[in-house]
Amino acid sequence: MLEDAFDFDVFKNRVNMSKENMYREFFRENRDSIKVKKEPVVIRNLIKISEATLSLSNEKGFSAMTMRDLSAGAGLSMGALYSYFSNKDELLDMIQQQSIKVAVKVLDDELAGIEDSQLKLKRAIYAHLYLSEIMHPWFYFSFMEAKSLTKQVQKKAIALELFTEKIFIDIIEQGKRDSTFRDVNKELAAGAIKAMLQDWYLKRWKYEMRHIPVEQYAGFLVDVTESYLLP
Amino acid sequence: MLEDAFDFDVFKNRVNMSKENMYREFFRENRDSIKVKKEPVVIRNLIKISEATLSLSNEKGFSAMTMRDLSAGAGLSMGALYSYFSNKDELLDMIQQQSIKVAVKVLDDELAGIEDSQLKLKRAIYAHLYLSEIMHPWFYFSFMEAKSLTKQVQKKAIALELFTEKIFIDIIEQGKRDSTFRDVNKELAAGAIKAMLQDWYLKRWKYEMRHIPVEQYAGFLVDVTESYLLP
DNA sequence: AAAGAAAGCGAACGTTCGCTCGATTTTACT
DNA sequence: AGTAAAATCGAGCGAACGTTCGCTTTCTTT
Repeated sequence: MLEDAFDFDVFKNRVNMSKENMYREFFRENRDSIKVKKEPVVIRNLIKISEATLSLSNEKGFSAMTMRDLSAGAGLSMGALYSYFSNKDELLDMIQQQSIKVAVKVLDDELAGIEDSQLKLKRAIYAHLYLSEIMHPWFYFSFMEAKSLTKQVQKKAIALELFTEKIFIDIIEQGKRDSTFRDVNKELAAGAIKAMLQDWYLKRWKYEMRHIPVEQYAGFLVDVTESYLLP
Repeated sequence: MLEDAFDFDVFKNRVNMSKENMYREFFRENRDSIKVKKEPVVIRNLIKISEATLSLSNEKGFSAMTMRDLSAGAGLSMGALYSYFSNKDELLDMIQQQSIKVAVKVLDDELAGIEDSQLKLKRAIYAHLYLSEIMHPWFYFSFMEAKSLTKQVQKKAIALELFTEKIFIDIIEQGKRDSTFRDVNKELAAGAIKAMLQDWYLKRWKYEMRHIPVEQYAGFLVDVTESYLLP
């Protein structure tokens, strides 16, 4: 099992199961506001709608995407679309919320029960990076459209940013206590790690252009952070 | 002079002069497409239009900003606005182009004639960070609206990203040659530095919340990069 | 102070947007 | 095969959009 910890394909299989659950859970929690009743139909169409929305708005921006674009992209009529959400803003929030749940769950699961600070840091970096690789459209969308979210969902997005940063702050603090790491400003260090992690999904075009696989970038980030944190 | 090299206020004065030139140059290069003839009038209104556009679209996105919003924000009528650009897309490109010229000029000037690799790296980090602090609205706008630009201006934006990264790639290479730095992957290292620099203007709210001044963040980045690059 | 030029104004135009709803098709069950 | 429920359709609605243009105000020159 331990040799699987940093294997991308193993990780991918685990996350893809969570992605399927994502749509199922979303439907069950919003049965009353979704006008279509049958679960398989809802899930099939939620996938079509989400994928078309991500594709269209990651290309030209959510507010530049029209409902007619989406109708064509998802292969559903205007009327059918509005059976799954009640207006465009609600659609935006819906997509945003999907990724938050998966991200929190996957990261929590991935880091539970690791005691060694240095190993935990490495695991956290790999988990973040692999997750953003698999859920790239969601992560990119969340970042770019954050300002257009409703106030309450915007708060959730900020909470997620601070939550993932907190993971690194805590690891660094623990490492400081057990003398694995040097005495550094933990907020700044955690923020820098997050910045480098985010670069992977914000500038995918650059890393693709240079043929850098995700495992190499992960290894590089571990090197950089360890060279700063280790005594 | 040398003690001024890392002084924010000294830097700010130099750049603000360039900003003024920015509008003047823009007008002189676009005399034919701008319907208003008198330079002082044009510059006064270009400033009003640019600032209102940056403020409005950094808050809710350029394509969500209406021309009526802009008219109110800039204090000019709809008709007057269209004396300075011929359509909304041209306005977008105009704002984008402004910052590119200033950025390239300032960075070139700032790094000319420095020989020592370690000092040059430090200077480059400070210059980038100070520049993004002063031109924050432009940098944030450029990043968030990049996908909405016309193809030709989009190419210029990508060129700027690669140009600023190239600055760091070259410094790292030079440092490797003269044995100041270790033998690292220079593209990845330069990319990581850029990512941390960009975090400063992409997450201003976070650093403001934590009362981190730009000088402290700059010092921190120099520490991180040197601990990775120095032997 | 008058006159001509420059700049600014904002109602109005045609188009496109988000969204609705009665009609139609598909599905599930007898 | 028949039928009722579920799901989908897409033309049509009013509102809002980007853009224009004839008119008014402001500035410059004499």
